[in-house]
Amino acid sequence: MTETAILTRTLTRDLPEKRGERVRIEGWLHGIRKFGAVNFLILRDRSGTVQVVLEPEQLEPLDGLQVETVVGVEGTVEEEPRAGRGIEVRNARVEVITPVRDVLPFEINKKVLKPSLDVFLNHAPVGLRYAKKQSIFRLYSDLLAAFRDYLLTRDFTEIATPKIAGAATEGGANVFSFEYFGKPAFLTQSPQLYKQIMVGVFERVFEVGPAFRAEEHYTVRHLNQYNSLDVEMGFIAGQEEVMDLLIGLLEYMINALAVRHPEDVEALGIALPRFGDVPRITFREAQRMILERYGEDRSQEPDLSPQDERWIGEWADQEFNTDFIFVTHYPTAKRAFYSLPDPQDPEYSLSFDLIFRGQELVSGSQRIHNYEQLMRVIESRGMDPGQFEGYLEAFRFGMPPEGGFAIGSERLLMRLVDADNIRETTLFPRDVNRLTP
RNA sequence: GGUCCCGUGGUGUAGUCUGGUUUAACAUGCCGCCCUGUCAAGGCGGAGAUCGCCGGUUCAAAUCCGGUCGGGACCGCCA
Repeated sequence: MTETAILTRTLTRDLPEKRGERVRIEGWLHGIRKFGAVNFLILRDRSGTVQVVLEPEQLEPLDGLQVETVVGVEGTVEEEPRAGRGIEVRNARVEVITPVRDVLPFEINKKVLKPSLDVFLNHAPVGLRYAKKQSIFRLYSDLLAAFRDYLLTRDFTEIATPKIAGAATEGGANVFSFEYFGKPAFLTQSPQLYKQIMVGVFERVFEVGPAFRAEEHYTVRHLNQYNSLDVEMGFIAGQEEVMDLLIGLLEYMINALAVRHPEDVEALGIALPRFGDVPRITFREAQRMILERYGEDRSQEPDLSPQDERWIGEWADQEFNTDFIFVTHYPTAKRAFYSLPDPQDPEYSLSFDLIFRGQELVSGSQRIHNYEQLMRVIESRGMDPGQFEGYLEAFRFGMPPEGGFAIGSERLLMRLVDADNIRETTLFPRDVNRLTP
């Protein structure tokens, strides 16, 4: 055995370049197969796994220990066609760094993950170590990084706005309230008002941050805390410009996955979405299409139902060969107060939703930027202007025509990996019944 | 908030409709033994579940009924 003085750690992914060399690897005991005279240990680190061949006496440090024990291994990298990756580590010596004596609540080193979603989430701290779960959340990191890249290179400024507020921002009752030094306070349901204020400072801003909704929704696509990808931009010619930016942004984000972690895209069997020329239809046109194609009369409905969205998605898929479709011009009364009514037809607003594979993914609009118009709308909706002082001040002192949108990041990931439930693409989901872990 | 489904060893399921040879089965995991090339290893053996909980019907309940707690799906609402 040739022994070097001190070996620094090598990641398993770099081992093929170290053939014939003595190396030290560190990671988790992913699995072990004992044959008596020859034994195989699978070591996992952040970059992957590798097989280590152990003599019987080298198993002793692992007596009584379970998988997920943290180990250090010193050995020689050898070419070996019989090993999965063509190499393995031999003449190895094992050192236990952190012993594990408890048995895992479920197996995380098999091809398929067996536990139900509920059981998985109860044990997410170890369940997330499962390879495909790692893949999902590595890709999530790529989405966020690409979101930032794209916007920063287009002169947007990243902002971080407060999540504690003294007023229930957008007028809804669906906010979490709590006591803040003896005063009532709320968790913000979106950064909407702050990002608009910041258009008055930087013209173009974006934020990645949590949004809180106190809705008791029991669905596969809602969370009570989700990570919102917010964008807001000033000096726009119209909402079309905002929609163009959104499509360019999403294309960039999704392409980034295949560039940064193609192996994860492959492991998850992700079908990268088709963009094509993303169709744009108005809310009323969508309802007419549903009547003609699916025979359901929705003309009296002020909003789209989940079934409507599935139909619209199917129509876009079959008629336009795309996974995306914009629905624009929603009834003004159904949108938030800051949405700009269409000057040609104020019953409808310059607003849009982007439907991705039959599910609402993004909501946006051109905003009211005129102070007097904003005041009239707030008063006509019975809202108290006193609750919006800071917001209104920004408009009182000059705001350009502006618009923006918010992407539900967990939903984007959910549809990308074709998960049945948004909780599968959220690390530690918060829903009506789940507050831990 | 409304409607509908489901709770069986650590995990995933079968058994429930049609109550009784069920000592509650199978797979995986765990423990022990065997095996020099596994890679979802294999073979043999073992431990592990009073069938979510409470009550009722019955000679007899995992199985039927009621309640309760937990989970899931759809709708409403949204991202």
